[in-house]
Amino acid sequence: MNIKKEKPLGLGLQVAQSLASAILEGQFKGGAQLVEQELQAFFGISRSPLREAFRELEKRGLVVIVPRKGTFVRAVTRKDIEDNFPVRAALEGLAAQLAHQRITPEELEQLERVLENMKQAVAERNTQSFYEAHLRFHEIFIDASGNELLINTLSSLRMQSLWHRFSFHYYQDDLNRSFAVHRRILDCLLTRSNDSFELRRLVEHHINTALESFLAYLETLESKES
Amino acid sequence: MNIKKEKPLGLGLQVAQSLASAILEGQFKGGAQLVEQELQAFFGISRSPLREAFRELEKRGLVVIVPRKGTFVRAVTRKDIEDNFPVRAALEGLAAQLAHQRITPEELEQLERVLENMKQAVAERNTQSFYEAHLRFHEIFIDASGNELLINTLSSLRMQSLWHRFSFHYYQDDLNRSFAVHRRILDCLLTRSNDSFELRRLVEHHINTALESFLAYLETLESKES
DNA sequence: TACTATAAAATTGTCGACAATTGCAATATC
DNA sequence: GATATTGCAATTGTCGACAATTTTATAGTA
Repeated sequence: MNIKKEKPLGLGLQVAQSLASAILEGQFKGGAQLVEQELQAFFGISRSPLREAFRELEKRGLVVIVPRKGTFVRAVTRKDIEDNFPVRAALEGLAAQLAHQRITPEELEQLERVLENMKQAVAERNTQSFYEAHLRFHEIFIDASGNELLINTLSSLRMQSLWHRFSFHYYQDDLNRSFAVHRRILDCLLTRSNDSFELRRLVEHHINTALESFLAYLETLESKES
Repeated sequence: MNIKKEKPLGLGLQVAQSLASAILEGQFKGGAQLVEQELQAFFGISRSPLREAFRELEKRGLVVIVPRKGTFVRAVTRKDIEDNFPVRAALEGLAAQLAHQRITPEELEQLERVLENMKQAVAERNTQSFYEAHLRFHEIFIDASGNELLINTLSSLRMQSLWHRFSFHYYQDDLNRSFAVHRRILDCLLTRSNDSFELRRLVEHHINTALESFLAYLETLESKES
């Protein structure tokens, strides 16, 4: 059998995927209700798979289902952000530490390449591509940790970032600093003789610092809006 | 209105609750399929709420839903356990550190009381009540962290422990040591002048140590079975 | 016997209809 | 005029039937 095996994947999950993209792109206002009838008509499907899609979205933290009330796109509060970063910091720190012992030469090479992309993005002042490379960098060493639970949990936490669409803005001021930090992280990973706890602290501190930058960025936004 | 307000809570969630208990109590073999027709008949409900219950259970990590195949109770592998503890350790460590700054006198008092229960359980050699108090102890300082995401994530990770029904066995040998550790944790929380990182390391190390005890306990089980 | 093709049974996926609940507006009451 | 009540519309919850898929059993062939 050389015929490619198509995976049916169920209507529910397809719709969930579609809705997830829409939400991430900000096509729904925070707190807006997802009315079944409307979406049912829009996607041309029945209620069963649609409700299944809602459950899927809730699992990913993109919506909140209130019994007998409805499904609402999650409105991200400032506290959500303040709560998110420290948890991610702790987990990515752990991931880095675990990766320090298990990472393969191939993965190290991937990191080198991605870091090269980041360098180039800095030179071009291309925040968008820097942001994407930055995401990829973290993804690689998280996967290298080999801890499935950790990988899944972090995937959820990073996905849950409805505010991703903002994220790449606040890097503008310190692309250079961010690049330097990731250079250090990779250096730490390269020398296996190093103290893995130092690497962990480095990653953790990096993310917690990002929170401060991000909050500062939010401040400027809020002051402009008023 | 003095009439107590009953919350309807939907059939799906009720069934989910019921099934969750059944699974945690080990009434299903690991990897067993949850057939819709059977459960439908057993609970006397339709498929819609039952499928909703399945989604809920998947969210809690108790079952795995495979499209076009069915819903299966999650079979816990050794790697699942080895992956779980480090993640919990990192997060509970963080929780303790955060709690160190925010914990209230009332919560500290609660911890004292629970610790007293643990002490009594040690004296009575009552592993069951020791185990319950132990769970409560962790729950209290996790809640005291004030980080909603952290609280929810940890709740899921601790719930996910299908192996809870085993857990209280492996404490038998070192009830005293476990009690002493928790005494130290509480002491750390009591003195706000302390270094919160030490507290964090303490909690983290406590849980990672528990993994080793637990794995050793599993070894004895496996050797007995053969 | 071993293997393949076919048919039947079991199981999940999807659908549309009806029931229950909630939100809201019009109405009544003081 | 403010508040409570009633009724209607919108929305979610539940149901049983049918369709699609997977699994199992059967029969056929080398």
